[in-house]
Amino acid sequence: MSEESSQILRIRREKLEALEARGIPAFAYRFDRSHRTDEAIAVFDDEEASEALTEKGEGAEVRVAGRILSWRGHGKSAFAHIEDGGGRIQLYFRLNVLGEEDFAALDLLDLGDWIGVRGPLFRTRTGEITVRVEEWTLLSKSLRPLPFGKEEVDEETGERVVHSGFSDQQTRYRQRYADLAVHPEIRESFRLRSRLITGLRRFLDERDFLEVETPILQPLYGGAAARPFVTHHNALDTRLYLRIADELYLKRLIVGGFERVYEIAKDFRNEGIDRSHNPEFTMLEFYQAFADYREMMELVEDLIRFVVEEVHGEPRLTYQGKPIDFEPSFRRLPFVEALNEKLGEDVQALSDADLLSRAERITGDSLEGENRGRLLDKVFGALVEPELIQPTFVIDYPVELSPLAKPHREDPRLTERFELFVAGRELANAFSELNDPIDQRARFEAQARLRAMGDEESHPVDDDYLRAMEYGMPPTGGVGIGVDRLAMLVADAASIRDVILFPTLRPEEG
RNA sequence: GAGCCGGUAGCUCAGCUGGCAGAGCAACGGACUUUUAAUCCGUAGGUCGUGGGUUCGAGACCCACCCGGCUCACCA
Repeated sequence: MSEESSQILRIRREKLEALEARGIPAFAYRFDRSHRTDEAIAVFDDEEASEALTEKGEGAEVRVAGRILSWRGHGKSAFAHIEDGGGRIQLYFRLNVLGEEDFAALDLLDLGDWIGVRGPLFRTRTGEITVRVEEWTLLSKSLRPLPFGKEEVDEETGERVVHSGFSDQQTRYRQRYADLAVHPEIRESFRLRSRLITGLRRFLDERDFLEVETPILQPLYGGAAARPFVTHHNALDTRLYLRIADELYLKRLIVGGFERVYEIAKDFRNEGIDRSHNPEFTMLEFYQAFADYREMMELVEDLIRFVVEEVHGEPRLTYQGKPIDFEPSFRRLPFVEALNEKLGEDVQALSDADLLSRAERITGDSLEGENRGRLLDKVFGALVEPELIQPTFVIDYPVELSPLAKPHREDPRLTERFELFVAGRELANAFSELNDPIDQRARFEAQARLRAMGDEESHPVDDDYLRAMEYGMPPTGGVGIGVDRLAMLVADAASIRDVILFPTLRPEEG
């Protein structure tokens, strides 16, 4: 059915015309509100408690405004609920209070309209605090019906039950405005996310980290293994990449003399989309001069504990039915030891061919042509990661996997690196940052060879970054934390799309 | 990329072995001055994802395609 012929849309337009014909503006400029709905309810509760109500049981006169959620007409009276940023409140309209003309014009209102009302508060026979409307003003006419479900409160559990709600996930993501408008709990999820990010900033600010902004448009991308988005600057006539990580610019700032820096910002990776990956996502990275990865591990423990407690009031939460405890210290699990234990032999002693055949057997994939590091990582991902439900630092990764990490001071085959896993998912990645420009160049060149062999995710050589290293970077610990994944934990969201307001979707037709 | 499931009214869904496209909510008209999933009476509303095919007849069966969800793979 075309939009033009939809009777549902046509009827609302006709009501708009009818309002205009009566001289009622459909789109107001402002409303002089005296209370949010929750404030109005608190005012009445106080008055009732201090016996300050009139003999008719009325409290203060309030002016409240909100979107009409429900309407129950009774001939010469009507009940409605409106909702604002503070919650909901019931309105009561009466013919003999409003007069014929004003009462009749209520017929031109719809669910979804924004109205403001003035009148005293009272408590209905059923006990609900309500505004006895003496005057109402249309603030904005809704010309398209919102997909409200019908709600009831379960007598036994006291829980809100929604009937025939808005549940098509694709439409909810596409029309997030409608999803938010009809689902208070979705608004609450995003409030949690905001509190989480505020908490991250507070923790770092209190420890003298400086918040900085580095380029999103970069002539060369790096700092992670991923395919980038490519764009073009017209005036410079040059290719630019959207960053895949903040890392290399933040470490340039450590070279410049800032001892502690952090950035919370979007990164972009031109890869698949699934429950834990969105092409643009929010990353926190922070770097601290004179620290190694061990010190950063302790800082990450404190940080995670702090923000979980900020959001939930305690350092524990339940994620998808699984209780998770963020009280330090988190378990430390060496990468190679974990693999050796699972496989019952020393993976580093295996020949390339043996490693390949074991990896293919374990993962069930054809892995011909993958390098040693990737093979180890695949096996680790298949055997160990899914079991890491409670917060666990996986430490000391093979050097092939970590081109930007310092070699392990006790075993040159490893690097001083950790990843934090929670609920079987990678949440953070960190290392003692490689500050030896000669070693760094050799690592880049090794990556370039992988690239020449067709590995599109290997790290490109960044000569400017090497120049910065040559000037001298102090020993530095660096951490990256996937903010969306942390938000998934605190909001108990199964999909990253549930913590991103406007997730990336295929464009709509037409 | 593979497998499974799905796309029918504004929303949520039903539609059997192929036989006049349905329900609830929302909407519209009417009754109702303390209701709250308000209630009661009545009305209207459809490119059944798209395109082919089979058939006297397709929402249903067959083929292709589009879109989505889930699982797996990919994403160190």
